[in-house]
Amino acid sequence: MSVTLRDVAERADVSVATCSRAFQRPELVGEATRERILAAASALGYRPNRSARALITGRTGVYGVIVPDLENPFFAAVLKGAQARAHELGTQLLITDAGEAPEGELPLVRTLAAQVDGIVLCSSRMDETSLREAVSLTPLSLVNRISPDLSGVYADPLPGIPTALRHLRRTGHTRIGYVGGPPASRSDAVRREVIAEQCAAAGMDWTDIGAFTPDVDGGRRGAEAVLLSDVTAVLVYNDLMALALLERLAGFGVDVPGELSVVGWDDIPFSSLLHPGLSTVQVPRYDMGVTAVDLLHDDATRPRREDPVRTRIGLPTTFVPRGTTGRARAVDPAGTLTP
Amino acid sequence: MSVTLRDVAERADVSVATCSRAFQRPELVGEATRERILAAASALGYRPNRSARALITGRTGVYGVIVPDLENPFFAAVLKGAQARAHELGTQLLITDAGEAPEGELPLVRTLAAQVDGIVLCSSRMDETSLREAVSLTPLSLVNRISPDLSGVYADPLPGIPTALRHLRRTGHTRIGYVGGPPASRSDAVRREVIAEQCAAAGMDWTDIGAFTPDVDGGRRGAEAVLLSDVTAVLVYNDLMALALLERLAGFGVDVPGELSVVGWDDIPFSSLLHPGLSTVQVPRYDMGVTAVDLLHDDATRPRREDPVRTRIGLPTTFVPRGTTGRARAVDPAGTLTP
DNA sequence: TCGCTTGCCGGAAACGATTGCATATCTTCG
DNA sequence: CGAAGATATGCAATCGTTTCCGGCAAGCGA
Repeated sequence: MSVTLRDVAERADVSVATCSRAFQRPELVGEATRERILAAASALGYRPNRSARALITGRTGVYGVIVPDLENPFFAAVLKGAQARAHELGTQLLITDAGEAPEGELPLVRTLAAQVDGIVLCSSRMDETSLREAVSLTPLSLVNRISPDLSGVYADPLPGIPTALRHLRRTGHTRIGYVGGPPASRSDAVRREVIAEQCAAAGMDWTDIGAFTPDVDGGRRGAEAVLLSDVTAVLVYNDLMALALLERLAGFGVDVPGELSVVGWDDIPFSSLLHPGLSTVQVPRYDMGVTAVDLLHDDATRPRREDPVRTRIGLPTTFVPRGTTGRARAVDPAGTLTP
Repeated sequence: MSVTLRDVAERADVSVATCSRAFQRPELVGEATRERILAAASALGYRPNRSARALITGRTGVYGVIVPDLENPFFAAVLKGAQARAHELGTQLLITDAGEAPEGELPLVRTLAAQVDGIVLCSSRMDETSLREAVSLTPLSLVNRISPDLSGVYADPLPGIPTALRHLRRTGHTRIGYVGGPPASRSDAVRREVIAEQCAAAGMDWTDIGAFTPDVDGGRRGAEAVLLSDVTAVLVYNDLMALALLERLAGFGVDVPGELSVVGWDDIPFSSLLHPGLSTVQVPRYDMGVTAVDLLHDDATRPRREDPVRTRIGLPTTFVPRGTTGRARAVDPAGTLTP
């Protein structure tokens, strides 16, 4: 059926061993022989059987990626980066959608672990215990999730958030709201800290609008909650929520940015497709994918599994001003009401 | 290291052969033996080594999927469906982004074909000759691409487009434009036919606004072209383009749907996130993914490769009216100008 | 009781590649 | 000139599973 190493060996008139070495350790075979083998291989259109190789080396040349939702454009870009890097490394990606249920993640890891060389885990909602079991099964690389002693890459709120706040401050905003994501999210907590710190330093007030699910529904609810506060600008946990929030606000007839300025987080492609475009903090999604695979590969190809070098990399974010931020309204209509 | 069939065999006090059969052909081993084996396997946490199995059976249990652009939400939903079905079938998906270059697709197929049991090819831009080579390499299932003698699934313009046109007719539109996609696209041609036919039957005029690239840029150019025509409503090749077109139109200060009604195609999630929401023809993306994998699996698991049963399945579309369609403007401002 | 079928099970040969070890040839230096 | 060392190659074991084939025992009819 398909052409095997044996076929190549026969044609080049050498043993299969030498043939194999011509590819694996070229420096071990004579110049002339190597060329004869390579010529034979390409003439025959030889492609190594990955299964056979995997069987003996124990390495499949495939990395697994688990994302919570394939339809979330954030992960799409991460996947693109991951897949580009994987391709460069001569490996493939087994992509899996974990679906809504956080408790499905660990079983998924167990299944995948058996057939891949390592796993990139995106925005995992596993608890620490499960995470620890997961990493005992296979090399692991975390995206958007910080855990002690585990390698991973995340988006640094700096300098994106301070820049955004400075932008708001310069355009007259002093009362900022934060429409948060899931309470369990570590990155949400970190952002709150940065916002608090920066606002204090700049003499601005900030109020916590609440914690919402990081999806369209959460964004809509966020919009309703924002209208109950007296802030003139809001930072939103992610673009998806921000977009939903804008839509809901438009439904209420609220003018953006006239009455309220809105800043998202992620800079998904659709943020610029809106009119006005969504001002947002851009996170290097593509690079996060690249870095995650790099980290994983380093870990997976380390000869001794004894000394795991855990690396956490924070990639910088940038503020992208677009149409949903503008000068703060001069008069606060709600300000005349008593609480 | 890991637990193998041998370990299970020893514990259950049978041969590996019987052990293997207990999983593969349960009816061939005695009831008591089988149960002993199963118990031993689960006690030991046995997981079959896919590489070893693949080596002997020649089947990897993995299907490849090639998409032109992972960031296009259309494909994300297709992937979700595909992956759900693949999971049910006990297989995995190797997802690959073909990137911009159409000429990269064939090499990709060649690479993938060696390590998967079949390939789902989405919106392929390969020419027929390449397609023929591809199908000679591995079982193939086409999404959104019609080719003689190849299995695949596509979105039927019916009844979506006629319904949309009826909707427009009832709201006073008689001059319809079509902002088309790539000229090579077969589905584009089919849609043109359906539009022409339906318009003729309903006494409406339709004009071809032109052929554009199926991306954001194409949508923007489409907007510029639309403003040169005197239509009161346009059908756009896909939602991504429609969204970009709307954004550009908003930039020009054109009121939608006041001055122009817009209908998209696909119903990607963001179409409803806009305000007003995008009226569009919804295509069953998820089901297309499911069906594509079904088709592929049927083909890949057919014992004899002699009689390939090629099946083409058209899934029905539906019109979803939202905010970008409305009553046609009473007076046509451009009508007073001579061409 | 004998021969045959049937049901279960074990032995062993694959599958295609990698790699430790042995072997053969050639250099090189004392 | 001989031995040690370097270089190049082949042999054969091995990875974990599937599956063909043969054997043994039980059951059955004649």
